[in-house]
Amino acid sequence: MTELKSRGRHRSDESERAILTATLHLLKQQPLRDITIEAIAREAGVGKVTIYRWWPSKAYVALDAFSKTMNKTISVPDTGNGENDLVELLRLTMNFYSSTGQMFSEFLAECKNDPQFAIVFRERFLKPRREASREVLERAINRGEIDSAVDREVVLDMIFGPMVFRLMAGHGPLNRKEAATMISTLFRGIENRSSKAR
Amino acid sequence: MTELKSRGRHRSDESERAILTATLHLLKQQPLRDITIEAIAREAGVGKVTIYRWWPSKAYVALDAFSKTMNKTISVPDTGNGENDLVELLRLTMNFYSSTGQMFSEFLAECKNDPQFAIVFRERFLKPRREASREVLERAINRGEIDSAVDREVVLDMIFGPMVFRLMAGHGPLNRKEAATMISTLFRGIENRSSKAR
Amino acid sequence: MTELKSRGRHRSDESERAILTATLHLLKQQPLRDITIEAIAREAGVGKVTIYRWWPSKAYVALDAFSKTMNKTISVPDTGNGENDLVELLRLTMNFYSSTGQMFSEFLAECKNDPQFAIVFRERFLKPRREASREVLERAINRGEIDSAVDREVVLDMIFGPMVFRLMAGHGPLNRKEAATMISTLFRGIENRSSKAR
Amino acid sequence: MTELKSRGRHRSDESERAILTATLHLLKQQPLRDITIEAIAREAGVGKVTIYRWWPSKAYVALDAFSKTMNKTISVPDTGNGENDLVELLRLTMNFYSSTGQMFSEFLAECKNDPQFAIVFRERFLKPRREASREVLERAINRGEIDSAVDREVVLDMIFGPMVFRLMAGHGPLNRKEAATMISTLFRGIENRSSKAR
DNA sequence: ATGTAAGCGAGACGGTACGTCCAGTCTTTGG
DNA sequence: CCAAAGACTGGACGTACCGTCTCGCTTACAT
Repeated sequence: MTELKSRGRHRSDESERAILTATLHLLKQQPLRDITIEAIAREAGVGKVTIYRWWPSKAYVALDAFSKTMNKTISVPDTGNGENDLVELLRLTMNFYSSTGQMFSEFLAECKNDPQFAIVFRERFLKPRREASREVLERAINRGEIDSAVDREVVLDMIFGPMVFRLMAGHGPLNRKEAATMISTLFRGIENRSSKAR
Repeated sequence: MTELKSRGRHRSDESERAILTATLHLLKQQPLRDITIEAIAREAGVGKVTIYRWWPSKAYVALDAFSKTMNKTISVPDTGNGENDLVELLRLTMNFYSSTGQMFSEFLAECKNDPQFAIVFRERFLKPRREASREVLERAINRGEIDSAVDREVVLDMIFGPMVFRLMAGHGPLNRKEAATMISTLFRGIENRSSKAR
Repeated sequence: MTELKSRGRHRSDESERAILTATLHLLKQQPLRDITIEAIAREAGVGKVTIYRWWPSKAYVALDAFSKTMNKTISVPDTGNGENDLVELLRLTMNFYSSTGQMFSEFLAECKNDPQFAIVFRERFLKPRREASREVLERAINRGEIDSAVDREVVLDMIFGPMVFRLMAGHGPLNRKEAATMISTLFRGIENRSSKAR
Repeated sequence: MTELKSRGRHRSDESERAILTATLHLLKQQPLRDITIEAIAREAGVGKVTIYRWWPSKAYVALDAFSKTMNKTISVPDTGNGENDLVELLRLTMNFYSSTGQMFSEFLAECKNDPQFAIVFRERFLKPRREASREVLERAINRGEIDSAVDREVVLDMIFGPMVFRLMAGHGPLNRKEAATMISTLFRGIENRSSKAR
């Protein structure tokens, strides 16, 4: 019944905290790609082996470090109007990803290099945010504002996909106005209905 | 009128070709991240300096190498129906990016690490494809199939953004059916119009 | 009182031995100038960094490697006759330096390029041999064979200087007969005493 | 009999001068070992090939450059007293070699690496100075100051050898006083004659 | 006078080594 | 038994020169 503690020294919470803090600190100064395990260990005052023991690669460390920040920033708008909610949600997400610099893009890039990381990233990072967004969507559907026949997954990607694209390629702006245009376009569609009336 | 040739030995076309070929060959075996300048030089039978002389980083080499392939694959559908054209365009693009593995994602990631590369990438890689897509869009607008008031840039990103997102995060499928759903959703919009009729 | 052992892994004796052995091996085949740190590392099966960590330049490595050989070859003649002793000492030294090829000359050249190395070289290489020679000299002085008023340092350089000069410029032979002539000339002097007697 | 002039453009005196001047200039700042053909070409505003065409290695260039300086500095003392002459000659030589920094030592070192250079160096550099010294020596012999039976070559090396040794290893001073002691020791010898009288 | 042969500067080329950095592993001391 | 410290092999980095090889251009002899 008593949880048997293993012999010897146990995992040091202090070290873990130091590593994540150091990683966050370094991420503020340079892209993940330019950060090295050695630099993290040095900054954290920790042996390299301690990092290798608990994380498979620096991307996982960065994800852990980033998660600590992120969880505090999740917020789901609920104004009673679906379109408003989605615009607001998109705007908040834009702000968050833009402010955290290239982190999001770098995680996405890492997904392609390390399929195992991709799984963890989707589960730990994308899924919670997607669930929150799905909730907003579902609310609007239930209120009858959105066609209940829509493919939820596709719609979610049509909400965030354009933002992701611009975030990464940097070929277009990301602001409140663009967010509104995107959501509005998504609601109304691009079909020329007036011509059909003819 | 006569182009003044610089003094000294001129750039070796043979070396350039060998470098790009070697790079393409390596890219088929491993992600850009794991390719080294030394490996390219070795494979191409070329001095490292020759690479450094003409390209700022391996990302530029890869982009040049990739461009040679890509230009042969551009194709703009024109079936007479805008929606069909866009579905086909999206499907072709999906195929192309999926088949070239992680290249596209890696270029996007590099954009965040090297803003100078981002400019080149957009100009040389994205722009031509975007122009082709814009053409398809414009044709549909002229035919009266699409509302002429739409924000072209936003629409283009709503066509390709969801694909980009899925391509990178790998959280959803990319196939003909999904392409059709996406374009259909974009045309019709998600708004519940029947409820409004009430 | 107890020597405090530093933390972490200690210097690998095995690597050190491998490096010095490899260096000696290479020195038998080519002049120090043509030897590279990379070649030593390769031959020793050792990382370059391990060499850089413990030696400032390849000259120091070579000196260490050479010292191992040299110490076994020191031998101080003591026949009871000072002139014989010095001839023998000079002959032995000639043989040793000639057989070790250009090593000695290369160390001397390095002294001019790296003053820090010069200090080490004099301390570790020249001093022990000079002390041994000085001993031979002192014995002869005590036996009354050599004028006790002579400048020991100058005499030592007059014993070995001519050999060093020929060794380096190669303009004259270095053998037993020459050694005898040099020492004899040093003992008798070149002054024409018969003429003074007139 | 008539020297046949070759066709085509002739060797450029201007380039040769520029190369030697540049080399001298560089030699004042750093040891020969650290000077590169490229640096000489750059400094002289000359193509590398022009250097390779006329000199086998940078040592030859340096020797040529140095010779231009040296020839102006040869001077043979003739005071009527052999010992004085030799002291003065030794002192002048010390000054000259000390002032030209490590050049002399570097040439000596190069002799060991390049036997062909050794021949040229002895012929062009050492021989003229040795002839001049031999002349001084011969004069003193003819005047009856020096024993005519001495081995001229050995004596010449006993005059300059100690200086060469100290010059290279830097283990002792080189000044007027030391020069006098060396020559005096050479004249008188080190044998304890008073003890022999007993 | 004119062709042609060499020399020239510039500078790109394939290489080799530099000295540094990091990856990932291994070894030692110490809590 | 784990953590830090830190040395280890291995390999790529980006740079500097090597000696060679075109280039376009400039002499200057030989025809």
